[in-house]
Amino acid sequence: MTTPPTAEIPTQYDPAATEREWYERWLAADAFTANSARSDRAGGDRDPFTIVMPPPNVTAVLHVGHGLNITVQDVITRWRRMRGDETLWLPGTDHAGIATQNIVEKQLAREGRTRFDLGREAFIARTTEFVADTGGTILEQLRSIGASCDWTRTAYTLSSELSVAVREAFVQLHERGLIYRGHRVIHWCPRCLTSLSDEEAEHDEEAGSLYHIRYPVVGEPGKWLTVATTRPETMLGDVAVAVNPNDARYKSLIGRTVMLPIAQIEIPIIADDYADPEFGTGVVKITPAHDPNDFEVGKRHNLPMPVIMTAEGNIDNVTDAGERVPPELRGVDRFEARSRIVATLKQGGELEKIEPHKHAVRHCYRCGTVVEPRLSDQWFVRMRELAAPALEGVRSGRIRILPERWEAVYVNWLEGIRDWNISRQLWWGHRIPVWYCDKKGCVTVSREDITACPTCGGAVRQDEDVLDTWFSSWLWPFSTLGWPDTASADLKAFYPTDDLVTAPEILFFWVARMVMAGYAFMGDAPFHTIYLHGTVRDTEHVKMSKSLGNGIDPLDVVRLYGADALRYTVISGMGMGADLVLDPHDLERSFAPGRNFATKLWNIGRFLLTKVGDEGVASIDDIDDSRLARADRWILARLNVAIAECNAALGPARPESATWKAGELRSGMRLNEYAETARRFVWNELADWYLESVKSRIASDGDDREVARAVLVHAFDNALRLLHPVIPFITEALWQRLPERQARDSELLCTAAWPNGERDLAGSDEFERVRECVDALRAMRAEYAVPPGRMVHAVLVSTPSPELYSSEGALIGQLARATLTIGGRVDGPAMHALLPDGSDLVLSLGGLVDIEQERRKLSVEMAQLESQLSALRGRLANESFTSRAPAHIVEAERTKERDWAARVDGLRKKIHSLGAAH
RNA sequence: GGGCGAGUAGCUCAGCUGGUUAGAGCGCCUGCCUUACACGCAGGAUGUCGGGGGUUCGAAUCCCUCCUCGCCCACCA
Repeated sequence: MTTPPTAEIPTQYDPAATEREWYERWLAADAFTANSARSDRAGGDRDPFTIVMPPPNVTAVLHVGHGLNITVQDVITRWRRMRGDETLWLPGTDHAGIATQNIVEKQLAREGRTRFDLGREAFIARTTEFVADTGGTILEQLRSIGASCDWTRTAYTLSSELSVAVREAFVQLHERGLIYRGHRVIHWCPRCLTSLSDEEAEHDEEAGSLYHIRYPVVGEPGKWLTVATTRPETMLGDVAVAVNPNDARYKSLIGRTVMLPIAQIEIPIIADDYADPEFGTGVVKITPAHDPNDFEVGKRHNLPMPVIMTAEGNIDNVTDAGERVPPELRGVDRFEARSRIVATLKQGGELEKIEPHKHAVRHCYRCGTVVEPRLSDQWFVRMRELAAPALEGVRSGRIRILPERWEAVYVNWLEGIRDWNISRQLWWGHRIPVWYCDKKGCVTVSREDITACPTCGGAVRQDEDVLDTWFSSWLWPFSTLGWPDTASADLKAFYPTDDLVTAPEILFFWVARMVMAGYAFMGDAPFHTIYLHGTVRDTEHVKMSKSLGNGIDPLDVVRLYGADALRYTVISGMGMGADLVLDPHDLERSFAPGRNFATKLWNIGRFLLTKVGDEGVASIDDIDDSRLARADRWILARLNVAIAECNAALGPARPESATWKAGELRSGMRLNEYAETARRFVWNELADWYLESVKSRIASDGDDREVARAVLVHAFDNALRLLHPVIPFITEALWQRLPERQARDSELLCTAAWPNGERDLAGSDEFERVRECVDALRAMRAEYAVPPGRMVHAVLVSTPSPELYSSEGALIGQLARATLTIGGRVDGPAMHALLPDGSDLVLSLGGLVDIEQERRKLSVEMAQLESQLSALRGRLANESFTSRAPAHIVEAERTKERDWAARVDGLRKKIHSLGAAH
């Protein structure tokens, strides 16, 4: 690769062209492709570093939430790659069973058809085609924000490879007795026509009603039991009413019967602890097929379980219901049925009252429909045994969760874990590998498809259902690496992976289950850091989403300001675990931090490269300390500080030993601090001070110019390395233009080495004197509104370091537009400033100074300082402070006292001299 | 009902285990098109760190309490 002449650096940074060019060159160089042979777990000499990407839904299009998630992963990945790890960031997509099926069903609906019109095979073919056409666009989009994924390993949860893994997992769990067929009440979505897991049925607080309904006691005219229910439409499925056995009000009625209104069926009054005397009337109707609690009661009491609602949510006599549902209600939608039943009861005088009642109603997480508890047969995974090692993994520090507070949530969920319903009545997904033989009712669980019953040879049919999407994604950290082939090179080289970066919303759906699967199938945790980042919200703090129309399209941001601007903005704006607030109506303002910095960086590079020129540059190591200017020592020292702070903010990437120890458990992953540190170094130190101070040296001829060039290039080279993980494109483009030098260790910045600290340099803080002096002069100029073009004259009346100021006088003068004289005195109106090192700076201002104003100002300053000083002295006089506070704190306070006292003294003298001059 | 988090400058937030005079970005004010950058430069203003109490030599930071938001979990019909 050649270094283009610096003369060609465009004045305006063109993100589109630059980003396209460099992304392609990275790909061409295979910079993102991991090599399993180089992992030290596979005999290589590099630490492996692995992140598996949370697979976006295959039908998804990029939104700003992905932008955040992907950028975080990319920053870490690029950082580790530069650190020299064998780095694998594995991308992929999720087939997203319900979500994808819903989309295709909607397409069909527009054509006036349903999936049943097509039939299973044709529907799957159509969905496969749809996914092949439009699916995976999101992965393309990720490239435009710079994602450095290993695209050669792109995975898909419904690929043939992962299908093998899914079947293996199912069969293994079945063999271990952890998968079973259960007959019970589960969550059912009447719109998606499938069962859901507990996690997929989300609670939502709603203002509902509590209906008090009278059930007449049989044989006791005029006597009734009042039942309180929120769901009167299910009453046609009632098989009993229950009272608490200790409830004195109803004790005598236990064993009697009541007449179920509308259905006109006699049902028993039973005693069960489930009935809470405190709630409602203390009488609860028992509807075993339509409520999980009632189901348990029904089992305990051997009650019938009539199903009175269809899959679609219409009231009807479905199973064992006889004629319970009267003709006029058959086929009526459940909510319509509710109002009709309530009306009928009202008419019949059986409705005692309706109370407002706030309660949590479960909704389908995919379509929002109110979920219906429904009795059915489903496959379940027994979770308790799987949860134990996952709990231990976090408790022992094998896995850490950041931010820490989520650990309690994780632990709480696993401790109370319930069995996982994994069967879905869908067509899009991994079909359950279970075959039934009609002849003898044999059930066969098999890794291979079978055509005849292995037990009796009879004809078999496969279970109609598919597996929960999450049943394939919980295997993701190892299924993507070749499992169940335990000899797979990738599996050996890269498992366990390192970081899992995602949003807290899927902690239970996915993260905790991956941990369980990791232990269950691989015998080890799948990663050792779980990093849960915040959510992107609008200015009203509403989560951004396409459906709400408050989203930001990351590609718009990329088009407008470039990927680097997008990346820097989201990283710098996001504290650990904190939400990111952006204004979808003001992209200009929202992304100003990134855009401004990107432009600034480009301009720094443009200026620096133009001034430095194309000739080769000496290595900093070849320059003797004695040749370095104060500014050189300072910027090199600041670079050291920046490197150290970036390292502290980012790392450590992995625990020192097998588990995280107390000291390292919560360190690192503070990406915003990393970004801010790097920015501060580049903008506020390198550009604002070093670049300004080096201008004259670089314009000169001779030896010092070479020193300045070497330091400049070295500092900027390292700055670009520090910034590359968050701003990959601009840094790469500029780095490629740096002049030839020894330190160029790689063809590409993205694979170049992360900076190391520098040698320690003596006197690196002397340049601070220069900065303080310049600051003081600038402040005085501004205060007296000295026109920018006008030179001023300043005198250092007294200073402890005359050599320093005399050798840096020209530089100070240049930066502050002043001529500086060391020693001597100023006659006439003047302004004083006391520098932190005790130097007394006097600015001669001719007629510009208002003596009275100056004296007032100094007096106020002195009064403030004196009151602070007296407070400080009070503290120092306090024996509890001097004896209890740590020695270094006390010492610091003493130094401060001396310092302030001297300043007060200096101010007093100045005020006095002003008076004298007057 | 249980648990968790947040409340710091006009806005969005940093502030790690208590220790100089509480910070950044954006916005605002003043002055500058100083030949890298007006997406910039120089200077500046703005905070009883949600209220109250406590511990401490010292609290934005630890404890208690109250107020206001937000999130998660939950089989009281």
